[in-house]
Amino acid sequence: MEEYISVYKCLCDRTRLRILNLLQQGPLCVCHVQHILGEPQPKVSKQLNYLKRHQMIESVRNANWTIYRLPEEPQPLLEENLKCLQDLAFQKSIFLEDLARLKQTDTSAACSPQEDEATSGC
Amino acid sequence: MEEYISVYKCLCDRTRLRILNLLQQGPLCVCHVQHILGEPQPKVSKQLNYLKRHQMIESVRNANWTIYRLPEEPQPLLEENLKCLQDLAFQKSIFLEDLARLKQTDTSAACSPQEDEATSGC
DNA sequence: GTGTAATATTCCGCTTGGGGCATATTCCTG
DNA sequence: CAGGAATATGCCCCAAGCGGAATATTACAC
Repeated sequence: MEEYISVYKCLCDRTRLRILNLLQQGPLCVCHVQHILGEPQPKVSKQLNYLKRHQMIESVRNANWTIYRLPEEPQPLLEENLKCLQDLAFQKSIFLEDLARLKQTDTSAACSPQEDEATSGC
Repeated sequence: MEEYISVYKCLCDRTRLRILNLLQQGPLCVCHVQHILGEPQPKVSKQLNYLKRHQMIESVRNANWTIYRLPEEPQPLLEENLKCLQDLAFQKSIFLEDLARLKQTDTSAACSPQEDEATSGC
């Protein structure tokens, strides 16, 4: 039960919703999220940490960067709601704008833990 | 956006989840909810009011009783999540226990606004 | 009117959480 | 080692929200 409440607590903040929307497209490091959302770094970092603390997302340290991502098998209730948000909310300009900025962002740099990090990033 | 956040805020409390679970079965007055949940009256009343303030449920005054119910067309996101909870959470004993107590409760008394209230209730 | 059941509200103490800001930590480079 | 980039954390203030207890309100019966 508290498990579900935890999911809903993660979903009831604007910044966290925007972050989850982005992470559905793939892993991201903090500075990319920060850049796309246009929010201060501590704010982004704290909300990412909040999501991780509640086990909605995972993180991997890659050199200077911390890459956050949705786990391979997300919380079922979380997954269901991310789907819902795609259906219901993707008309919402804020989500679309974030995704547009995401596309303009070169995420191949540091945000793929398995890749060669020779090409610098952020 | 804030519309969705509102839904999630309503869903991230144990008492409210239990209440919504019950109201899916039909309208209920405060004292029935109170009895089924085994929670103090002010607590139940406040959470019902919270849900109403956020437009997740409606209320009708029927003589001495206030009957709360889900609207005919609930918030789509709310509806989706209530479905999810049926699928995912109805194994959770607390929900099942509540429903069992609901079945043992005579809700025909005051909790049907359109009915004859000659037969007393609660 | 009084009394009573059902419900709503107020007050208080406590915890959670969000944001801004400054600072600390981590990791790499040279 | 020093320096710098990326990230994390701590502190502060403030608002929201939960619970318990007492009290207020509403509506009906008599």
